Amino acid sequence: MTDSPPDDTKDTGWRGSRELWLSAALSAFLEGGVDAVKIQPLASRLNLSRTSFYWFFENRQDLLKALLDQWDAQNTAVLVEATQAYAETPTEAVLNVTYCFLEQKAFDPKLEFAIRGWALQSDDVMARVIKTDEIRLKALTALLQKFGFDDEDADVRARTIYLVQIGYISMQVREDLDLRLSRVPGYVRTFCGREPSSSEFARFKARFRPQSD
Amino acid sequence: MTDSPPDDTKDTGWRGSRELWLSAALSAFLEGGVDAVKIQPLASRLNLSRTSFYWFFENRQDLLKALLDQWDAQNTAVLVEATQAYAETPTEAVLNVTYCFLEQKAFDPKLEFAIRGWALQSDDVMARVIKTDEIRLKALTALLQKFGFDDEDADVRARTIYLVQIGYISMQVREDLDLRLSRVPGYVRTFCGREPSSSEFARFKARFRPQSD
DNA sequence: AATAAAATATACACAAGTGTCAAGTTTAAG
DNA sequence: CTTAAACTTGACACTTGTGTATATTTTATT
Repeated sequence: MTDSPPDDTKDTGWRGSRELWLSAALSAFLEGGVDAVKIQPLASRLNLSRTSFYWFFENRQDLLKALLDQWDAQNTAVLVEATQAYAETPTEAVLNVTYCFLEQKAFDPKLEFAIRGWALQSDDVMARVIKTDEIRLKALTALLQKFGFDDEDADVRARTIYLVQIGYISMQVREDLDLRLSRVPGYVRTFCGREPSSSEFARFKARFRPQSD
Repeated sequence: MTDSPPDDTKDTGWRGSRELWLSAALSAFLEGGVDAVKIQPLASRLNLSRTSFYWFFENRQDLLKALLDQWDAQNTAVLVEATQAYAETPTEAVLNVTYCFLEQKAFDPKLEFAIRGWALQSDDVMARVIKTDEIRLKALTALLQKFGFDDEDADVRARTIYLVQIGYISMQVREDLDLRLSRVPGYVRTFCGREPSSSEFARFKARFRPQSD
């Protein structure tokens, strides 16, 4: 009578791991912010003893640090790479950046937002967020300068591109991909003064459809 | 000198009030989000008994509702009014809106951000935020249409204006006014395709320097 | 001064969270 | 089969928060 049929895992072996706790923490973080990352509820969700957590992490603070590190490693790298991708025209370059914003897996909006909410409460986190924003803005500014925008213009336009994205994140807009794609040429025109060519836009759209058509 | 605020020196009289608790709650909310709005800490900060709170509010939920109502009443009205202010050109109109964003007292960025963090945790709040964003975007779109932008163009540009502002809020940028003002012509050009005239910009800047006294 | 309303405080009951410790299991290696 | 390391657990001690019930104090009114 003791062992009930296992819901999702086999009975043998360890059920927990650092990664498991971390991923549970991440999903709680995305859903409800830092204050939703609590060991007791995570344990319930994982069907593990609360205290088992302490084998993998020193304490709650240690877990939160791991979350922050993961964000820092992932999201910024994706954006910086996008600014350095091959492009022949400013519009193509902006489309490269736009792709990385729209492609969910790369630059995770929910994570970005949750991190910024956290920064509100923690000076340490805020310091890292500020530093990260600077790095990203610098990458965007450099991109625009490369395509001939003068320094001041490149600065304002880089900010516009980045802030619109951060704004989308904060508004938590849930538009479907098609609607959002339809607005892209308009945004590109606003961002860099002219629309992408039809072939550039076609190539851009094709990136969202892995195989065919 | 005017009469100084009671602080805690004046022992006579009632020390608490609905407004006092609400304003303390607001400042806690701005600093640390919803989860920082806790009755016990507020009481400590106010040097009042925790339970005294319950004379003015039914419970914590009641206090939070009051916060949300206050936001709803204030911030949106300011923006909508700004879109209806007198303007002869699109650039002047955009400057009117920009003014309401930059003038701290009107459209409070920290409050906006904290509300959005709260929405993450609460479906009710999220529903109201979404509704509010729609109202604001509609007001901006109408403004641009009035000045001859076609529907689709007005939509994208309205979003850009609004999202840049929301982005600024989320990034928690703390630039001084002069730096931010210096970027305004660049933003206006990006937003509506041409720069404000020098007299428009001069009038805009003058609004930040109240006539001498 | 007596009194009722307005505001504050004390005491209690309870819930949810953190973290430590000692004692168990489970697994792989010798 | 033993054993040691890798995990898991329950019991304990503690903290911080909510909300109710019951005084107690303060103020304005009669």
